[in-house]
Amino acid sequence: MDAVSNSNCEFLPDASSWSGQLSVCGAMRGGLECASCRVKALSLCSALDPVDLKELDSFSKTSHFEARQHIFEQGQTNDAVFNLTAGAVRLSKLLPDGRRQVVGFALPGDFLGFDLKGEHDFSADALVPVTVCQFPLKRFQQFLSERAPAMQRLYELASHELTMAQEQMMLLGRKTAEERVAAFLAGLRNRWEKINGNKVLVPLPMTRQDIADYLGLTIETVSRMMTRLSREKIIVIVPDGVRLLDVPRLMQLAAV
Amino acid sequence: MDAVSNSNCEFLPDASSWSGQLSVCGAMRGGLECASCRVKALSLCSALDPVDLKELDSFSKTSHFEARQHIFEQGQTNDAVFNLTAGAVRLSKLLPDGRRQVVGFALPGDFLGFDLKGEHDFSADALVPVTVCQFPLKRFQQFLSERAPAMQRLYELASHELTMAQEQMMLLGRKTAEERVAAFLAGLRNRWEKINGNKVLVPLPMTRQDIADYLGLTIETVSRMMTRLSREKIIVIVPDGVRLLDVPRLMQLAAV
DNA sequence: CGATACTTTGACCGCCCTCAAGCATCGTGG
DNA sequence: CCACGATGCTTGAGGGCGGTCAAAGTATCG
Repeated sequence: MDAVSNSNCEFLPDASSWSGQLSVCGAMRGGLECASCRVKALSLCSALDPVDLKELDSFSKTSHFEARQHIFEQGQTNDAVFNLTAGAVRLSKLLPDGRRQVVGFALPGDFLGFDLKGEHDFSADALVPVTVCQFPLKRFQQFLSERAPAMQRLYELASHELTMAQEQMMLLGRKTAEERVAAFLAGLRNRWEKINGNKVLVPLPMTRQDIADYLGLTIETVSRMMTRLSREKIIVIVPDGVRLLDVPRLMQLAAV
Repeated sequence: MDAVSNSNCEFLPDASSWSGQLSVCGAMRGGLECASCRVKALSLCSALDPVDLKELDSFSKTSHFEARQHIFEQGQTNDAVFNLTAGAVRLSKLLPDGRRQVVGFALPGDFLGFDLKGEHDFSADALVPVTVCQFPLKRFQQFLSERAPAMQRLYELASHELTMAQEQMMLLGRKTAEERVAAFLAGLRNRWEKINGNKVLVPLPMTRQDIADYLGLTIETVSRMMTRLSREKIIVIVPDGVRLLDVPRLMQLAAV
C-alpha cells in the first residue's frame, strides 16, 4: 500500500494545521476523477473495475466542508451517500434532553450513509476541513442493483461496521475508564496506520468532549486518563494528537 | 400480518413452557420447506420469489437446539449462516478475563451470521429450545452473488442491525440504569409484537444476568429497577416475562 | 494582548457496584 | 407428598469509580 507517502504526510505534532496536512495527504485533488483517488484501495471503490469506476465517477460530485460544518443531520431525509477522501468526521446522536453519544469517527476511505433509506439517525459533522465524494442516493442505489460486486463490497463494509459497533458495546458496557481511553487510542492508531502508515503518531482531530461522548465518559475523566497514561510513559500528549511510546502496554491496558 | 394467530400463541405467564409455546407458535414444522415458513415475512426470505425460495430451500437444513446449547462460539470459524424460526438466542462476547457483553438477542425471523467470513466474534447460545434454518456459508454466498434482491435484502437487514447497534451505544454510553431497563423492555415489546402480536405481554426468555450483561449493569441493579418499575405500576413481573401496564410512561422513562 | 475555547487539576458527591443474606421456584428422589 | 438441593431472583448495607462543580492553566486568533 503506497497510496500515501510517509515522508511529508506524517502527522506533525508541533506545526502542521489540519487543512495543511490533509491537503497534502488527502486523497482526491479537486476535479480529478475516481481513477486517481488515493483512498480508493481503502474504500468501496476497491471492488470496482475501471469501467464501473468511470460510471460511478459520472454521477459523483466532490464536495468540501469546513471544520464544524454539518455534512448531514439527525432527522434529515437521506438523499445522498458519501465517501470520505480527506479530513475527519464525527458521527453523533442526540437525545431530546441534549445528551450526546458519538457513534463513530469517519476517516479518509470511510463510507458514510449505510442506511440507504428514511432519515439519518445520526449527524455527521466535519471536525477539520473535509473532502468527500458525494453520490445522489437514487443513482447510487440503481448503480448498486446493477453491479453485484459493488453491492457485495458495500455489504462487507457494513458488516465490518457492525462488528466494530459490537466491539464498542463491549467497551461501553464492560470496560473501565482507563481501558476505554487505551482502547480508543489503540484502535485509532490502527486506523490511521492504514491511511498514513504511521504506527506511533495518532492524530486526534476531535475534542476531549467528542472523545468523552464516544467513550461514555466525561471530559474530565478522559483528561485524567490521558494524563495518567502520560505519567506512566505510555503516551506523550502533543498538539492535536498523541505519540505512542509503549504500544504493547497500551494494548494490554485496552483489555483487547 | 396474520402469520401467527393470537389466541393460542399468547405468551402465557402462568403455565406455558417455552418449548410448548414455541412449538405451537414456531415458524417451521420440521421437514417442511421454506414455502410454509411462518416467519418468512420477517426475514431474509421476504425478498425472494417462489422460484428463488425453492432454490434456497434446496440447500437449507432445519436444526434444533436445546436450551443452553451453543449454536456457534466466539473464535470458531464461520461456516454457516442461520435464520431463526423459533425460540430465542443470546449473542455475547467475552473478554479474556471473563467479563461478558451481550450484543443482542435473536428472536424468530432474525438472521444470524452477518459476518460472512473469518471467525465468529461472538457466541450464539440458545436460551430456550430453538429451531433454525441453516445454510452452508459457501453455498449461501454463491446464492447471494446470483440474486441481487436477496443480497439487497440482506444488506437492509445488516444496515438495520447497525442502526440498532448505534442506538444501543447511546443506551450504554449515556442512559441511567432505570432508562436502560425501560428502554430494554420497550424495545423487546416492539419486537415481540411483530412476532406474536401481543402489545403488553413481553416474554423474557433470558435471565437477569443476561439482561445485565446486555445493558452494562449488574444483576442486582436490573432487579432493583424492575422492582421499581413494578412499584410504580408501570409493569407487572410475571413468570418468564413482564406485563406492561403503562406503555406511554415506560417509553417516556426509556428516554427515547 | 485580551477574548474565547479548550484542557487540566482538585475537592467532593452520588449512582451503581460489591458483598452478603434471604426468598422463590422447580425438578428430583425418598 | 414433602424434603432437598440447585438455580435464579430480590433486598439491604456499605464502598468506590467516575461524575459534578469549580477554578486555574494553555492555546489560538482577532
